[in-house]
Amino acid sequence: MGTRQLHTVGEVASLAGVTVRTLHHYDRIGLLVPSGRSESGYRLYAYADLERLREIRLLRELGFGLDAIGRLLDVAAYDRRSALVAQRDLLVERLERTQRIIRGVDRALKATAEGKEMDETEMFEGLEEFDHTRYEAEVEQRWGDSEAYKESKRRTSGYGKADWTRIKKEGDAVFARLAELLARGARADGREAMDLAEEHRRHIDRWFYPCSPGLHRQVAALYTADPRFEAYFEKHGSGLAGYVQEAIRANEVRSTS
Amino acid sequence: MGTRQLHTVGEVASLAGVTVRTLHHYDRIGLLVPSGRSESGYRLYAYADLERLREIRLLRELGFGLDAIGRLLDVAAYDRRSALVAQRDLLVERLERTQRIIRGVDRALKATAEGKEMDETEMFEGLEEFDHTRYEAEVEQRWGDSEAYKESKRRTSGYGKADWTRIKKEGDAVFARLAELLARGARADGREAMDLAEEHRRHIDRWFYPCSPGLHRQVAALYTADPRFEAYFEKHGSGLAGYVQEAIRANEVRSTS
DNA sequence: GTAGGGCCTAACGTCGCGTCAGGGTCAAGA
DNA sequence: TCTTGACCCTGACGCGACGTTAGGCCCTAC
Repeated sequence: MGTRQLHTVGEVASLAGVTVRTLHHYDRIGLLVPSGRSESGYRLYAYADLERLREIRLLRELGFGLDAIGRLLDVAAYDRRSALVAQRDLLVERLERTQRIIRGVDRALKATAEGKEMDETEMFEGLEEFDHTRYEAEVEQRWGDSEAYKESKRRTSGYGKADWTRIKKEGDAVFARLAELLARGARADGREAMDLAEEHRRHIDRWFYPCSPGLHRQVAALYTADPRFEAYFEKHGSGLAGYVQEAIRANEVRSTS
Repeated sequence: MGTRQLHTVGEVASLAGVTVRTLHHYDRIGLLVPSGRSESGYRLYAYADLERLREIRLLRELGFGLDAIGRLLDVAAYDRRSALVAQRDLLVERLERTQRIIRGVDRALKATAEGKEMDETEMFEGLEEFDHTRYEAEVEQRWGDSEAYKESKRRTSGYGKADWTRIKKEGDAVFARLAELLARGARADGREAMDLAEEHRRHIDRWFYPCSPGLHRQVAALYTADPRFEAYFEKHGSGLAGYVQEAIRANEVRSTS
C-alpha cells in the first residue's frame, strides 16, 4: 500500500481525464481530500485517492450526485468487494437500458421506412427519467435470477397501462402517508410508521413478487443509494428516504420477534 | 400524420418521463415549441412533437447540451433516416464504452482479490471525460468497418503513452494557431487558415489513417455536432469549432480544384 | 357553485463544475 | 544568480438545465 509515488493535481487530472478544477471542487466539499500536502501547500494524491476517484467518476457517469456518491462510498468502505460488484451491476443495468433505447431507435427506423407512426406509449422506452414502478421491477432483478424475479416477471407482464397507473398510485399513497408522519415528527420506529412499512411490503408482495421482511429491508437499502429513487423521495419531504428505510427496518424487527 | 390526438403538457410529461417544467423550458428556449395552443393558452403537442421530444431526450441522455441538440435536429430534419442511424451509432458507442468500464471494474475486483494495486494508467479506461486523440480514433470507427479504420487501429495500437502525448501536442498546436487566426479576424477561407487545415489533415493522415480531404470534411462535420469536441474547441476561442470546419471545407475545395 | 386538479407565467434557487483574477512555487536555462 | 514559463494555490463570479415556489386562470365533477 502506498508504495507508489504521490501525484500532484495536474498529474491526477490528466490520468483521470478530469480538470484540475474538478479535483479542487471534490476537495472543497470533502468528497476527495488528498491524503497529503507538500510543504508549499500542493495537494498530493496517493494510490488510494486514485481508487476513490475512479469510483467517484464511475458513479457520476451513471448520474449520481456528489452527495449521494459521498454516502455510497462511506458505506462501501466496509466491503470493497461487494461495492465493486454493486457498481458492476449498475453498469450492466445501463448496458441493458442502452440496448432498450437502441431497440426503440430500430422501431423508429422501421416506422419511418414504412411511413407509419410509432406507438406513443413505447416511444420513450429506456428514456424515462425515472418510473419508479418499472424500476422496482429492475431492482430485484439485481437480486439475481431468483425465483422471486421470475415470479415478478410473470405477474407484471400481464399488467396493462391502467394497472400500472393504479399500482403506482397505491404505492405513492403509502409514501405520502409516511411523509405526513415524518412532517408530524412521528418516530420511524413507531407503530404508525411500521404499519405503513408493512403496508408497503404487502403492496410489493401482492403486485410484484413474494417479499419477505428481510428482502424488503434489502430493497429499502437501495432507496438511499440510488439517485433516481432519492430524487423521487426528497420531493415528498426532506429526509423521507432515510425515514422509510428506518421504518422498514423497524418493521422487520417487529415481524421477526 | 397528425391523425392522432393532441396532448397537454402533463400527458406528454408522463409519457416521456420528464417534468412539466422541462417541457416549459424547452418551449421557452425554442427547442420544442408545441405545434398548437388551445383557446385558453394550453400547450398542445402533436405526434411530430413527441418524435422530436424523443430525439431530444435521447441526445440529452448521451450528454449533449440543449443548444447542440437544437443544431443537430435542424441538420437532421433533412434526412430522418440517416439521423436515426447516427443516433444508433452513438448509442452503440456508449454500449462499448460501458463495456470498457465494466472490464475496468473486473480488473479492480481481481486486484483487490489478489491484494495488488491496479495499473494507474488503465484505471480510468472509459471514464475519461474527453481525450480527444482517443476520440478521434473512435470517430472514424463510425465511418464503418472501412479499411481506413483497420489501418488506424493497426497503427495506433503501437503507440505508447509518450507517443500519445506528443501526437496530441502536435494536434493542439494546429488548433492553437487556428485560434490565433480567428482572433486576428483572418478569414476561414484565407490561405493561412486553409494551410493549417491541410496541416491538420496530414496530421491525421500520418498518425491515424489515410485521410483524404473529403473524409476530412466529414470528420470535421462532427466537430460542431459533438459536445465533447465542442467543449474542447470553445475553450480555445468562441466559434473556433465552426471556424475550423469552414477552413477544412475551404481546403477541400482548394485541393480538388 | 365551489372544490380540486391541471394549466399558465414569472422569477429565484441549485448542482457541478468553468473561468478568471491575483499571487506563490519550482526546475531549467542564460 | 536571476529569470522565465509551467504548475500550484485560494477566492469568487458565471452558467446550463432544470427544480421550486408563488400567484392566478381553466375546467370537469359533484
